[in-house]
Amino acid sequence: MDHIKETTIYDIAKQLNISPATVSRGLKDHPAISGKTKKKIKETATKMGYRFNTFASNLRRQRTNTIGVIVPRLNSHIMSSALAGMEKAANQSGYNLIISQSLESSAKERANALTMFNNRVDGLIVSLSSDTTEYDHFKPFTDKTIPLFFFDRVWEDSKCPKFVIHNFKAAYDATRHLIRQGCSRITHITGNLTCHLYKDRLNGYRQALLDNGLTFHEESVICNDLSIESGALVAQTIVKAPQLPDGLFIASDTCAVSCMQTLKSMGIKIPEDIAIVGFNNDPITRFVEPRLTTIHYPGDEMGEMVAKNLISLLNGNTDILQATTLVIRSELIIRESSGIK
Amino acid sequence: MDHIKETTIYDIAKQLNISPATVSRGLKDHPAISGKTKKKIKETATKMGYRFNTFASNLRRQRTNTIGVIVPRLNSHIMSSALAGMEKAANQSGYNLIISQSLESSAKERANALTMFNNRVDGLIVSLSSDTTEYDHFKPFTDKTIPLFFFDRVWEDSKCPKFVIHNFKAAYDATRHLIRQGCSRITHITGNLTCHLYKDRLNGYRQALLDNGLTFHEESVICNDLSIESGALVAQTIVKAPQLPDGLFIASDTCAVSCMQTLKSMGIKIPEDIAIVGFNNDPITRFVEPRLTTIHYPGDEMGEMVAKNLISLLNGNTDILQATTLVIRSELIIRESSGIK
DNA sequence: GTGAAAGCGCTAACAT
DNA sequence: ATGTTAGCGCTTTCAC
Repeated sequence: MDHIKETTIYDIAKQLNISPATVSRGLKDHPAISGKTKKKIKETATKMGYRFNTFASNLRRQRTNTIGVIVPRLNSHIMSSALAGMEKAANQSGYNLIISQSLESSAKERANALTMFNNRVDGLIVSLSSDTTEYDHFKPFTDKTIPLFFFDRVWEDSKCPKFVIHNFKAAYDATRHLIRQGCSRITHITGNLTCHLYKDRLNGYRQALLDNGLTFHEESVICNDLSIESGALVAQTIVKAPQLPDGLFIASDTCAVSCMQTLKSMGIKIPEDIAIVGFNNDPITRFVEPRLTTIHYPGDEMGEMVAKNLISLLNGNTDILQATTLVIRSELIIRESSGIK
Repeated sequence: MDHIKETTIYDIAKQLNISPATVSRGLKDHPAISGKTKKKIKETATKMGYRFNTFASNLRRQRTNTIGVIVPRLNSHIMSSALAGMEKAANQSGYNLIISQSLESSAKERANALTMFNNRVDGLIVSLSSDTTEYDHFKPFTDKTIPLFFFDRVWEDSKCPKFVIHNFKAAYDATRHLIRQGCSRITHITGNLTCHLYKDRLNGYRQALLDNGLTFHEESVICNDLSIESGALVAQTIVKAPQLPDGLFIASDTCAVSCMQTLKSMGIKIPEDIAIVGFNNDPITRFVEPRLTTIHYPGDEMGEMVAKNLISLLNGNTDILQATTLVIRSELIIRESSGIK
C-alpha cells in the first residue's frame, strides 16, 4: 500500500553509532548487552517508530511462531469454544493462530492445508471435515515432521496426537440411559458415517441396544447433516412412520433441539411420547423445554489442551506428550427431555 | 524443529539449468514464460518437494496477504458468525486471517493490536472490547495508513470505516414494540455503558419511552456483563423490587433467555406478567418457550462485507468503499415472548 | 560488550 | 522469453 520507509535496526544503529547486531541484541534483551546500551536502543526504537519485522526474523530463523488451525466450521458451539481455548493458550505463549474452515468440504480442507503449509506454520491443528477419507494433503506435514495434531474429528490411522472424547462410550451411555428410562424403539440420528465420530457413536448406540436385549434395525438410523433444518425434517419423517419411536438419540444438540420443537408442535409429548438425548451440551440445551439431556464435553479445555501440548512440543519439551491419543472426559447430563416416563 | 534443507527456487533453477527468476515467474504463471518451461518448472518443483516461502516473498514484497482480526470473544453467536463470514471472503481472495480475542479487556486488546502490527497485517478488523475508552493502540495503524476497519463495536470518533447496525433505532423499535404490547414499566438490561453499542441502545430505549408518554427512570436500567449467569441474577433482583416490571428489553439474547427461564421458574408468566425482548437473534431464541422476540442482524454477512471491502481496498479498488459508516439492516423479529397481553 | 558480514529465499527492475 | 543482480531486515557466527 503505502511506501513510507520503515525504520529498521540499521537506522537505529546509525542513529546511535553502534552496529545493527547490537541493536538486534539489545531489543531482545540479550544478556551480553549492557543495561545502558539496551535502554538507549529501546528508547531510540520507540522514538523512531521502529517495528519489529516478523518476516525477516522468520526468514532468518526458519520458524514462524504461528500455528495453523483447520476446523469444519467456526460457528458451532464446540468449535468456537475450542478455538477460544486455543487462542488463549497460543496468546500466552507468543504464538499466533491462523484459522480456516473447511465448511465440511474435503476439497476446501485440502486447499487450506496447502496454504498452511506454504505459510510454514510451526504446527497444524485439525478437526476433519466429515467427508474426508483421504489424508495425503497432510503428507507434506508428516514428511517434514511438522507437528500435526488432531482433535474431535481425527485421522484415526495416523500416528499424530489425537484429542478426542470416547464417542463410543458416550453414545453407549446415552442409549443405555434411554433404555433404562423405558425406551425400546430408539432411533439414532447422526452425521456422515464416513466420519469416525459418527461411526463410533453409531456403534455405541448399537452395542447398548444389543447389550440390553434390543434388536438393532438399520432403518432406525437416520443420517443427515445434523443442521437445524434437518432436525425439523427428521421430525416430519418420524411421525409418518408406521410406528413412532419412543426414544431419539441425536448426535448434535442443535439438530436435536430443532427436532424436538417440531415434534412438540405436532402434538407429540417430550419425554412422555418420545424421550430425547442430544450431544455437545450446547448452551441451548439448558433453555429449551423440556431441557435437553445431552453429552457434555469441554470444548474450550480441549482446545487449550491441544494448543498447549503442541506449543510445548514446539518448544522442545517432548516429554509432555506421552500418549498419542488423549481421551477427554465426557459425561451424560440428564435433564427432563429424557425424564421418567 | 527439523533442519532438513528446504528446496528453493535456486535448487529448481540449477536442476533445470535456468535462472531463479524464470523459476519464480514460472511458478506464478507469468505470461512471459513459455508453456513448456512452465510445465517443466512446475513438475520439477513438485518432484523436489518445493514449497513456496511466504516470508521471503512477504519480506521482499512488503506485503503479507494477512488480515488481523480482534474480537471481544470468539465464541458468541454474532462473533463466530462474523468470523465465519470473514474467513469465507478472505479465503476466496487468497488472504489469511490472524484472529485474536480481547476477552473484554482493553489491555489485552492493546497487546493484541501490537502483535498484529508487528506481524505487519495488511489490514486490521476490530470489534472493540466493551471497556475500551482510549484508542492510541490503533495509532500505529493510522499513522502508517494501514487500513483499520471496525465493526459492531466501533471506534466512533475515528475516520475508519465502520460497519454497524442502527443500535438506537433497533432499541427504539424494540421498546416501542413492548409499549404497544401494553407495557408501561419496562426495565432495560444492558452492558457496559462506556461502549457506544450499549449507550445507543439505552438512548433508543429512553427515547421510545419519552415519545410514548412514559417516564424514564434511572433505576429501570440495569448494567451487567450480559452473561447467562447475570441473566439469572437479574431475574432474582427484579422479583424483589417493590413493583414488578411488565416488560424487559435485554441487550443480549443469551442473557435474556437465562433471565426468562429464571423468571418462569419463579412462577412468573411470560409474556402475561412480563414481556421480554432480546437482541442478536441467537439460534437459541427460536427454541425457548415462549420463543424470544429479538433484534436480528446478519453477523456472517456483516463479517463478509467488512472483509470484502477491506480486501478490495487492499487490492487498490479504493472506489468501492464510499461511506465511512455502513449501517447494516437490522430488524425486530416478533415472537411469543412479547405476545399480545 | 560490541562489530562485521554472510545469508535466509524471493522478487522486480533492468538487461539481453 | 529468459537472465543478472541487488536488495527486503533480521540473526548469528566469529572476531576483537
